[in-house]
Amino acid sequence: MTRSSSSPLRKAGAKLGDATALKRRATINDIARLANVSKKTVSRVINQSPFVKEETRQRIGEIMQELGYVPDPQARGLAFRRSFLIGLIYDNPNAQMVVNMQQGVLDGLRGSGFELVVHPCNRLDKSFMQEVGAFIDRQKLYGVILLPPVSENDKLVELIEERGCRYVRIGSAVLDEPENIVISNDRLVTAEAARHLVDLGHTRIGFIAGPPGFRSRKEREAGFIEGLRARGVEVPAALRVDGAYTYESGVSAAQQLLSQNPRPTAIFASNDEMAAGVYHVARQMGLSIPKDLSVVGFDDTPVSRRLWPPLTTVRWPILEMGQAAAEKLLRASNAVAPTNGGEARPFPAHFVVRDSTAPPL
Amino acid sequence: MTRSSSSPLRKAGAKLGDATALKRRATINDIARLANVSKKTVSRVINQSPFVKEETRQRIGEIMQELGYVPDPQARGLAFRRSFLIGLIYDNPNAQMVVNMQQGVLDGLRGSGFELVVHPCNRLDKSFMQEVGAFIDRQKLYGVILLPPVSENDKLVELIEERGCRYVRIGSAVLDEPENIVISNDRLVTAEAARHLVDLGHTRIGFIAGPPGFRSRKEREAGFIEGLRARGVEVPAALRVDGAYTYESGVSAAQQLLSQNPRPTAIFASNDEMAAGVYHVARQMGLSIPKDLSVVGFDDTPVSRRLWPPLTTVRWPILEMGQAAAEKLLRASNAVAPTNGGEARPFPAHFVVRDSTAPPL
DNA sequence: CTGAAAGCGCTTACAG
DNA sequence: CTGAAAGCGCTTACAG
Repeated sequence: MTRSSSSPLRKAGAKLGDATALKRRATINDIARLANVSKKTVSRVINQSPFVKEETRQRIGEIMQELGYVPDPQARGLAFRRSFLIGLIYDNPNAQMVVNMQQGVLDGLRGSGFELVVHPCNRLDKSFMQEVGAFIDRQKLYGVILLPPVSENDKLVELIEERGCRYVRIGSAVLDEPENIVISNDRLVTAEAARHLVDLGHTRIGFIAGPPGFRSRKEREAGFIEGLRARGVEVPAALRVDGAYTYESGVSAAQQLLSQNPRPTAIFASNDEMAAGVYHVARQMGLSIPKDLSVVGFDDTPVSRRLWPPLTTVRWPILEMGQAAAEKLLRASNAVAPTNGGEARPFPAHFVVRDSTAPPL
Repeated sequence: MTRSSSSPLRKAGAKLGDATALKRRATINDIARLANVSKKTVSRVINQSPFVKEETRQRIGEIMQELGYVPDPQARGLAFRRSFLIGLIYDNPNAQMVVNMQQGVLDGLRGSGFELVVHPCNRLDKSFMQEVGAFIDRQKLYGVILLPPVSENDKLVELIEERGCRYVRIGSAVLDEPENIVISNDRLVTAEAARHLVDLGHTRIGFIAGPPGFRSRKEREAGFIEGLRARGVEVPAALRVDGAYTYESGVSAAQQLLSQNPRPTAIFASNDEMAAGVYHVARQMGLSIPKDLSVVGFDDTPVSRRLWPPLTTVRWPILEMGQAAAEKLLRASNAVAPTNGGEARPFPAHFVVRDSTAPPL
């Protein structure tokens, strides 16, 4: 509790040499005074303006360093009419995926001076759009990162753009300009998973889709069908069931699939949570995985290794995608060196074979 | 993209009746002008000062409503020298617990105008304290919420207080003033779990502790020992193993415990992740749960129901605790009605019996 | 109960 | 390449 009164501080500030003894945080005025320049010039250094003599920049930089000066984001924000906050907007049924993504985004933001404000929302709520808009306005967000399925909502994106807010969408397919999207190759890798099952000898294969409205549902379904077709296998309508990317929905989908006669000998679930539901039902029915039933998931969330036997699944490079999204957002801000900004090369997901798949009996 | 030039806006603003047609966000000046008062009076209304005539307050309130006026948090923050941001500071090995807590905190913050900035950190890093301090200073945080084990670091809390930053600690024991802590009754409920095992007939019981340095480790260990003693059972040192609250640490602890002869017939793991590790080892050794081995976890994270058989565990009221922490933080801010602010009544954790416990063979 | 002045720490628009 | 003035949208300290 070393809160001194302000007058001694003023005095300390007045004696230039003592400025490092300031008890309060240094401001742009302190730096300007010590460097014998106007605050505007200091401002130019802060904002990396090219119109500052190199020597002046040097001198100012050193003084900043010495005082540990960091510009006040709040004051900058007020003057810029834009904050230094990034919003993470999501409505995702899979908690693990949200944390991982969040972690990746934070990695990408580290050291940039931007902070991450988390904003879960309910995309089915009738005031959803308005609520997100109010959030952006109120905080004058610098930018937002949209997780699927919210990232697939074109109307929402329109509303974000109208507000002059930058954004990056994370998704399973190219649904925007390269600088605004980070994608994975769901389709390709799901096809690989499908071929894996056929190559093991499966032909009666169940498919649990993601919920309608998710682009990833579409991509994974298309990839899966493609992969099977490449091996001459079809999935009859009876073996295609909708899920909701939740454990519970995996349970009921599996019940539907496994009650059929003849039973499928393998099931592909469009994410790990639903695959966990399949495990549950298999156990209840006394089916052994992978002897009686092969199971493949998608995401490689931690649960995939907690299950027994460990789940064959697809590893989404979630951390990397989150990080890339953050970097894309910052690219325009000078906060980060502009590397390969404009690309939208998909991040490769990898098929991970573990112990839940084997030849059918 | 309806960005008009500024002069027409000015004109619209000048004609009082047209003010609702403002294309930019309304400011305190707009409200003051329309209400025929000074901005200071509007400010008093915003800050709920009692020194405003009721009629004046009414009139100003209506105008605010009509224009959809929301004070700019950035400008308020600059003037207040304190932002309207809450930091969530954590270094927790359990992702699921972090998300849940985050969700609870956001529930508690909803509608308050405060936003949540997430800040994972590494408590073992040598610049950890300094880094957190810089974060608080830079963002002039209104307050922070500390998750275990970071919440148990008294030196960190001291540093936070020095900065005039409010805080709430979430923990397993009373380690601060009631207004600064939200706790659960780990000790009591762990004792209950212990008695449950003895009552089933177990006497050779393994215990996997949390990592040294976590207060919850201590509480759960003490509770467990107490519970067993209440039934006249002791845990020999050989059956007490340290874990790290991670799946991997659960695996190695279980290997250590289950390789002993005679084997324990039951294992209590101090969290679900480690219990999942126990399941893994049991499977590998061909032990059936609960026939050959009873297992109890702690946390009731989603994985506890994904495991087979579903895990007997302790449900931590994480959402509720997160929400309570947020409300405690806001209480001093007038943003929320002051209910039972000063208490530190522990949030009751509940023992949940599922299918991983049974009498020993 | 209300207001005029100054200030929070920065940037923009303009001038040189 | 540099600076003086005005302003971002709010609050504090003071006065009445």
